[in-house]
Amino acid sequence: MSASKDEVGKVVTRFAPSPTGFLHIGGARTALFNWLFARHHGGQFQLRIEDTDRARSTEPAIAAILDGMAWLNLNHDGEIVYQFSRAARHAEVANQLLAQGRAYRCYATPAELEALREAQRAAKQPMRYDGRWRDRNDFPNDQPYVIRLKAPREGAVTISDRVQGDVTVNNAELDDFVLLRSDGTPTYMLAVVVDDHDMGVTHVIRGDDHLNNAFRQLALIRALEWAEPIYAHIPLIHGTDGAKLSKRHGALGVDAYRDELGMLPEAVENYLLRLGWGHGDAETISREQATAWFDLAGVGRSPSRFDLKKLENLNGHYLRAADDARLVALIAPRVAAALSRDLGDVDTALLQRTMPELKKRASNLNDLAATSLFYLRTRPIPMDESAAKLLASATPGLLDRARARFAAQSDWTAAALEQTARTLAESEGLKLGQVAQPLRAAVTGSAQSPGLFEVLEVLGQDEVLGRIEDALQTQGTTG
RNA sequence: GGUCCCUUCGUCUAGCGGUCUAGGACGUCGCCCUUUCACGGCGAAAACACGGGUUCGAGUCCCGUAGGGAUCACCA
Repeated sequence: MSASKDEVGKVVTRFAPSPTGFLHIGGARTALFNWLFARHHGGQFQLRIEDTDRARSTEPAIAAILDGMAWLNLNHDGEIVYQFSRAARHAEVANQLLAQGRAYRCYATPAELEALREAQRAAKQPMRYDGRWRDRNDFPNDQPYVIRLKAPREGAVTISDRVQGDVTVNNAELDDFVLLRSDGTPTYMLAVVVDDHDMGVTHVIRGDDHLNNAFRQLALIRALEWAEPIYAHIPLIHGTDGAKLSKRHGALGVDAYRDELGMLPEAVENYLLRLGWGHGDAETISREQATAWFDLAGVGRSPSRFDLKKLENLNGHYLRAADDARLVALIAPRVAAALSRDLGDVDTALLQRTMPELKKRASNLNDLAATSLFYLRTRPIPMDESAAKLLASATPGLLDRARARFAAQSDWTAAALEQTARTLAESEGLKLGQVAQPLRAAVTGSAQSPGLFEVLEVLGQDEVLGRIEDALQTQGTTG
């Protein structure tokens, strides 16, 4: 133990996903915590792809994980370690243990073991391997076998988990788990321990679904007489209903948060950070602050539920803070799709001028894109029901007189336009709203929009006059 | 079923024996701002799972109950 409890030596953390699907939100948080912890201590954050399950591991899944981490800007140090490529080393370690008598060959067949488990289940006994080959020497040379760890049967192991506290399990609860399969490939338990050791991992921060595994891994580490890492098992994220996050409960890949929900990576990061971790009353936390503040002691011990509303709120916050040009680049493809135009035909210069007003009222990129559409549409723009109603109930002739005044307008700025509208309202004996709403309907096709005069300014005189003209036509035909 | 873990407003959380008539945030509701919608501001309702202890004193420590979760493969 170090002199001070805050004293942490060289730190190496790692994120070790198995590439059997997308990078889900829970995995992203695990990666984030590992990244933050490493950066906080000026250490290393490594990435290991656990692809030993050849049947389930896929290239697209690896790509999705890397893509998700890149999006969240979780850069790793050093080369990516592909676990499968280290199979020979894993086997070497297993055989070393075998030679040392700390592991043994087990010739029990899968069917035999299944029968054993079935019997235990029926007898309501704990289901564990019974050690039937632990002390035998009569090996049938031509039969396949697995190598199992000769785990201690007496005593107990306690893990001083940095999140869960001291957790103790009796060795009697653990069995002699398999290290090397009959085909010579390593099990997860072996591979993790060997790789973490070889990679110099000092802190194992992962989901608490691995807490039980930690006891077995520790038994293996001790058999190997290797240094023990510090463990931190963080609680899992649950769905809104409290059940484990599954595909049916919104367990989307981070790509879905980006593409389908229109989230910004910094919002997702901030949300994930606050899910299960807190620092006083701090809510919106920059990466710099998070790096300075992050500690394992701040991680809670109970599972937390995923709340999309809060994520959206945070996203709105970061949207408002985001650079306009960046937002334009993000929504342009969505706008092009909605308008059935080529990306090159989207007026990004115009789009950029709409951002200051629009980003104040959006909580995701989809909304941002959707609300920008009316600016870009070609005349005549569609009217929704409430807009049509506003036009129909407007003071007769008002729009036409407004058009005339705007046509004569020389200073086309929001402030000057507002003055014009106020003057018009006064001469009509109307409140500003009674003038502004019909105008809004005519110009935006909707009863809701950003500040009318900002809209007029952005649209420009010609377009505004044209749109009012179109509305007058509509009024003429329907009324 | 065995083992392990967890339990503060609907949700995320602050709280690390007295400063808690329990704080913040999201959400909800109300008011203000206002040309609409937002943004912003102000305010309200809203929680220590239950029962025993320990203690002068418990949201904070211990035990039990209930509820929730994790895990028990030649998957990872």
